[in-house]
Amino acid sequence: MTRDAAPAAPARPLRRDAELNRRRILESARAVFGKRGLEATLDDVAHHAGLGVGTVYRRFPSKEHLVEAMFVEQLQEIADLAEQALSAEDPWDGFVGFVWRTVELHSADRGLREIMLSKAFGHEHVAEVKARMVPLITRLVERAQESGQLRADVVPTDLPLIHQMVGAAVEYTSAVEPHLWRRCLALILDGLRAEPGRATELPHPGLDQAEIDQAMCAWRQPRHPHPATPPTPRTKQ
Amino acid sequence: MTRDAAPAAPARPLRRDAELNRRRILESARAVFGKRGLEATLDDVAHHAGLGVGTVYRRFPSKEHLVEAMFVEQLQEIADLAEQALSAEDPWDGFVGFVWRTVELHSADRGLREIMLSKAFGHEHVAEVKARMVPLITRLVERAQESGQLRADVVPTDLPLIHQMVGAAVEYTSAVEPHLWRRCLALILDGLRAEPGRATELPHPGLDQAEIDQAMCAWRQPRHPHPATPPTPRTKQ
DNA sequence: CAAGAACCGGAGATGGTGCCTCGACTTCTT
DNA sequence: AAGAAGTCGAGGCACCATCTCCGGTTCTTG
Repeated sequence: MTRDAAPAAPARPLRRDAELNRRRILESARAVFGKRGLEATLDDVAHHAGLGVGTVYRRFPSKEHLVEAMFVEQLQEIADLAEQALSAEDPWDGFVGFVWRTVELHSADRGLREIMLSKAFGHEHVAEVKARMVPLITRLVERAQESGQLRADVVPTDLPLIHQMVGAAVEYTSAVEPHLWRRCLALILDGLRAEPGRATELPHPGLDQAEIDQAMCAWRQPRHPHPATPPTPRTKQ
Repeated sequence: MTRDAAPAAPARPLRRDAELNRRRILESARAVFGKRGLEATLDDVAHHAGLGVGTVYRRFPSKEHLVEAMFVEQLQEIADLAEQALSAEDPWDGFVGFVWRTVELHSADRGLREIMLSKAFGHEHVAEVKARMVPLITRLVERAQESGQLRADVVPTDLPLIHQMVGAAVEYTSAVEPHLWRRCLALILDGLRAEPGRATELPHPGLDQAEIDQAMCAWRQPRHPHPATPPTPRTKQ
């Protein structure tokens, strides 16, 4: 799809150093937006890449454009995941596997989660890929229901809701126990079973009081100075 | 600062009009923080009350103090709820009833949710009440487990996590379908049952594609101008 | 090895926000 | 009627993010 509108007229290739920096920017954007979410600043991205802000703006007209450029590819991959899940032997496994893998991606990349669950970022490209996913997910749900394993009153739009809920758990606890989301997701998936064989053992121990306190301290802390994402070490400046 | 330290010496009662305004402020604060969360401005609260900002600051030294004053009472009530739940006949009903009622409160009052789930707002008073709740909730969980109805691998600190997750669903969808959280919570509660009798019918229909799109548009929208909470109509100025 | 096009850096212009103060003015109480 | 108490809201202050500008640097090409 990325046969980008520009009809194969790459105008003029970038100068070698510029091309390198372009890649550094994308790389840093992934790291920074992944950790801090889309609210991170282009200044942050630039600094993380060891570059000046001006350089970033020379390459990407605006933050939106950079975000768009970064995520289209990743969204495609998620759509591919859905397609693969559709051809899983067991419909329930396909469904659960898809949910599990996507949440895993979200847990590792806050920006990706925000792009997926909000229409407030990105442009047409992002919207297109998302549109592609709708029928896939619908089918995934139907298939699991037809096989009698997914409860019948679930609906495809419940999936973003689940992502939203588990994503909230990720944000709440990732500083304390980065894998706790597994516990939350397992719980929800148990609730999705049509005939709950019996509860599967939760895949991660719960928090103790000190840990939950720590999570509560970090949440919604009104702007403290950012810990300053360290610039990628660079042998040569 | 407020002479207060003096034990039972209310210094001097407020002037009649001042006392009235004080109540208006608290009232408006409840409305504004309830709808927009703790990020709302004292200017907003003042405007909603039909008063000047200065008036608010004359009565409450800072936003923090106002928040503290507002919520201590409500937190007490939640702790009371937990106490009552402990004396329910059926331990499972007690547990579920408590969760259900507290989430209901959170869904109606965003500020309350934020106070409950974060240590970043409020002072000692808030912390005290929360401390009171810990053993109650622990007991609530244990009791439901002892009766064999709540799965054994659940832990008291899972409760804030559940609140966090359902709260996220509330924020995501409240503009579209204010009661959708019931669906989400029911799902999770089904996952909490030790021996899932069978899935309870979900108490609220799922969203259709248009509705979820709408929710996605509203979420994380980077600062649009606030719809301006209308001031409470006031017969007499 | 020029020369000049392309690129880089980062201070700062711009436009925005939220918390809270201050002093001229109004209302209540005694 | 006097003065204590209360009110108002513009604006001070401090903060923040996006994006521009231009002197100086680096690459490429003939």
